[in-house]
Amino acid sequence: MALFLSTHTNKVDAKGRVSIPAVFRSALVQDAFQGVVLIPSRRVPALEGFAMGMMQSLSERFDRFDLFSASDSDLESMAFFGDAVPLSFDETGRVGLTKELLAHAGITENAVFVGLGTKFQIWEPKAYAKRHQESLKKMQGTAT
Amino acid sequence: MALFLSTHTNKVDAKGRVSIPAVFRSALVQDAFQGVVLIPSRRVPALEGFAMGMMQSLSERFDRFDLFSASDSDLESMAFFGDAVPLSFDETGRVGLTKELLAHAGITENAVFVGLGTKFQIWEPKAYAKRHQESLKKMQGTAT
DNA sequence: TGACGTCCCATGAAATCCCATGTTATTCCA
DNA sequence: TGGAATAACATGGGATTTCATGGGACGTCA
Repeated sequence: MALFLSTHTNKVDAKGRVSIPAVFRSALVQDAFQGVVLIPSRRVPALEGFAMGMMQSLSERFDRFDLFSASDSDLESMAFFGDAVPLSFDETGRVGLTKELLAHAGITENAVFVGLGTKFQIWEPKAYAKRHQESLKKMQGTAT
Repeated sequence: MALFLSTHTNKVDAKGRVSIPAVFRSALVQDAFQGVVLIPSRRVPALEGFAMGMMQSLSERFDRFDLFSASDSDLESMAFFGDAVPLSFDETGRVGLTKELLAHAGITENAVFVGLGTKFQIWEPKAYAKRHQESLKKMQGTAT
């Protein structure tokens, strides 16, 4: 599977539309669904992007615990599947971010796409800059 | 199979009618039956929605169990299939919830549809908010 | 006949599609 | 290797369609 690498900044227009970087797009489209799944991160004010195929394999794992057992699988899948938003690309490769997604990440005019290997994140530029500084500090002294 | 993802809130009118979110609708209509199967959840005050095709595969799963175990599966399946309510869409994609269904979930004016992968749930808004909080708590520290 | 459920039509808001354009990256040829 | 031609990409705005929702008409069952 193709990886999400490097960082891109794109504009968010008045309608909430934003271009998914072309290199990410080609990594996202593995199956029938021409789009991306975005989930508000529970740890940071950012969005996380996955391919639909990733969601399906997760779903299969959940289904192996059957639907009738007294497990908490419902509780777990609610935060994951319930908060996930599937967004299809338009002809030019854009998606329309919902108000909830925009609000969660504090995004207004610009959005930073950060590749993280098998997934990627979307940040508000200032929040990302701050976060990036912190992570550089942590890495000080480490070999590249 | 298409997954049920994300969360939608729709109104329930005086007649008990409610629009099934269009994205769920398209995931529901795989076979001949133009509708959805709703079942009162036995563990929470909510309704669970399945595609008719899913009911069939569940039924097969029950049958296989019966061959090997003299368990309570008859009782379980009776409670499950016996309480299931198949509802067809009208021309605009709505279904009419029965009084029993409304009462079980405590739904009056609004209904929250929550995607859980292969199924979805319908909640009364306040009850959902509470449940959602629990779910987030449970997932604390998990990735994403 | 009265309550209830189903069918049909109307409407406003919101999401999606479609076309146009500037800018950047890439190719191709001399 | 320069430099022009071409393609890919991001972006803007308008037009169109979809979707959710409300209300009325009709039929039916008790």
